[in-house]
Amino acid sequence: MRFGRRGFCKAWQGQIKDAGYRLTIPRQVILDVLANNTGHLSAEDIYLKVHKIYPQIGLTTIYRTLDLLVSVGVVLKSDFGDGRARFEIKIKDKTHHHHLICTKCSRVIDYTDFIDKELKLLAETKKGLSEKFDFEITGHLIQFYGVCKDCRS
Amino acid sequence: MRFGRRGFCKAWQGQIKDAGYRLTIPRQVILDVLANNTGHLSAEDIYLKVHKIYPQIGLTTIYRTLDLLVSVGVVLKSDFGDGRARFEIKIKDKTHHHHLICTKCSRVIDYTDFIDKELKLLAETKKGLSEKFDFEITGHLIQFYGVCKDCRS
DNA sequence: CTGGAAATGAAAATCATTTTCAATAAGGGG
DNA sequence: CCCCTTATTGAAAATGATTTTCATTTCCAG
Repeated sequence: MRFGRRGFCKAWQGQIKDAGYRLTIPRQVILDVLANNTGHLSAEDIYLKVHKIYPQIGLTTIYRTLDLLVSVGVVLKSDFGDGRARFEIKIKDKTHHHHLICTKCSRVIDYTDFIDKELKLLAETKKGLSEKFDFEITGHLIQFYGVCKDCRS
Repeated sequence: MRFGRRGFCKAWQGQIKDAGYRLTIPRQVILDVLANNTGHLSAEDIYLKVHKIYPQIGLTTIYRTLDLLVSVGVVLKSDFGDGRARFEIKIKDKTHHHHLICTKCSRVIDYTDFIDKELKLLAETKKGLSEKFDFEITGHLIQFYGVCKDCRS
């Protein structure tokens, strides 16, 4: 088992243990795969990659572990509208970003441009909405959809 | 069959015919149900309501008709993250709005507050993103998630 | 080392949505 | 106003992602 981003892995493993969960082989391998594939992976993508390293893995464990990692805050789960969830590990220091999604090929681009303005507006809106509607706002979603260069040619 | 919002219905029916589709009974009933229930209905919600008026309806027809209405631009389809799509009819003159979603009870509030600022920012961002990434941007999504008053008490 | 709780994996279940296909209905042309 | 072609419908089966069940295995605290 080759661990990339070893420094981060330690921290992530700590988060799992701190939350009272056991640090099992499947969890380590899944974490390793996520750490070394910064794209937006589906559960099946992750299954296939983990399977190469640890063939006895079950798809069920992938789903269960991803849930766990999301609940612990190590992984971000996104829905790009193509009927399957996508997962990406939260890398410390990586700027908060939003997604630009190609509706033809499902390619996803992380963008951080304009993020400051977006976040400022979101903060204001969040405040206004929670006061007006008496909501405890816990999150937001901003995504842009379109057709990428390749899919137009 | 009782048609509310009759004036609108005519226009909507026109959009269906203009697009080259037949104006069938099931389509009229579904349109009627959507016109008289301005909430955010799931396919099953719509099925149950249509069924009361037109019991021979099939769920398949609900799905197919909703697809059609979305493609013609009469209906807006949304995903609030609870595993089922929601549909609302587009009412002329109704201001563009975004959604505030309770993650406990799935209640959805349409809000128009701050919408102008949001839309202004979205327009700028859209321009910037499409230039930078060579994307033809066709849509966006903004949603806020939280816990409503009732679900907190 | 070892016992008991937590985690795993295979298989079956779920659930929204889609597909298939034979039967039915809309509406333009005669 | 009727007929014919073609779009539309509905029942049932299929799909595909995710979840549940349950017997087995693994972790790790004592």
